[in-house]
Amino acid sequence: MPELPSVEIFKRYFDSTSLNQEIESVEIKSPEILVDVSEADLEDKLLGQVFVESNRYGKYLFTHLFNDYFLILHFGMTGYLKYFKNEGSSHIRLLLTFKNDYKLAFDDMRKFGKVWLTKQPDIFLQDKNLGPDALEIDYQTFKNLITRRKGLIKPLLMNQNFIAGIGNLYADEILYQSNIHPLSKADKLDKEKLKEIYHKMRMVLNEAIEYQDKPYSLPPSFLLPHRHPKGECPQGGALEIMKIAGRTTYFCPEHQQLYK
DNA sequence: CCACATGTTCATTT
DNA sequence: AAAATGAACATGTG
Repeated sequence: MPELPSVEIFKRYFDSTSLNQEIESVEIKSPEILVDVSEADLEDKLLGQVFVESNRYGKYLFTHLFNDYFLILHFGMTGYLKYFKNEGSSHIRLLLTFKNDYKLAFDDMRKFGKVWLTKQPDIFLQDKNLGPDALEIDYQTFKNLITRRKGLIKPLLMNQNFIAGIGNLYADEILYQSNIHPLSKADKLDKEKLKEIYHKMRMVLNEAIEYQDKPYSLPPSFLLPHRHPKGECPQGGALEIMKIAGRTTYFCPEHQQLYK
């Protein structure tokens, strides 16, 4: 699930469950997910601490501890957070127990998720070289960035160094809503189209958050509920499936125009 | 057994 | 330098 809308949901979940509570124990169940921090160090910096706030940037969740460290989470393909007292979840990679006996689990079946610990989140962002967050970027910046690119529009939307937050599913949805064929070239889109993508990008991401990031339960006018091999375009006609940049892509050849 | 899956990174080629 | 491609990572499902 973890594109921008999921991570925004995780952030709200984290804020409503895990702030301002002392961390009583730290269990690292899968050390492979730690990047540039040892198990001992992570435990040492988290124990006895409290989280004071969190921030989302693209697909990353920055949790801020009282001691000025940041625990940074990336959810890979299958990661999520779960707060519970008794019943856990099945693929817990990191488990924190708070003083009230509730636990916060970072669960991630496929282990593509990652965890960092740093005092300098700005340097982390610099190293990652992420583009502006997809919901924060203003139109002028969006236009300036996109008009300097020559590649295909879909891989560009998914390129985190260009804009941070959009993944494979929502890229398909944004292009569908904008009536743009995913093989279109970024530099062939006119000003009108750029404006449309920008606004549809915001609409799709906000709507996805609104719907709790359950892409398949979006209203029927969206592509995602129909994004399966038998699915049909909401406006009629068959959907086409192809690989673009190594990722499965659904689109409607009839309603999405190719700019090349 | 095979193909595929909401992501990122690296190597290779164009 | 940018862009395209394919593979790798780990693990589950159909």
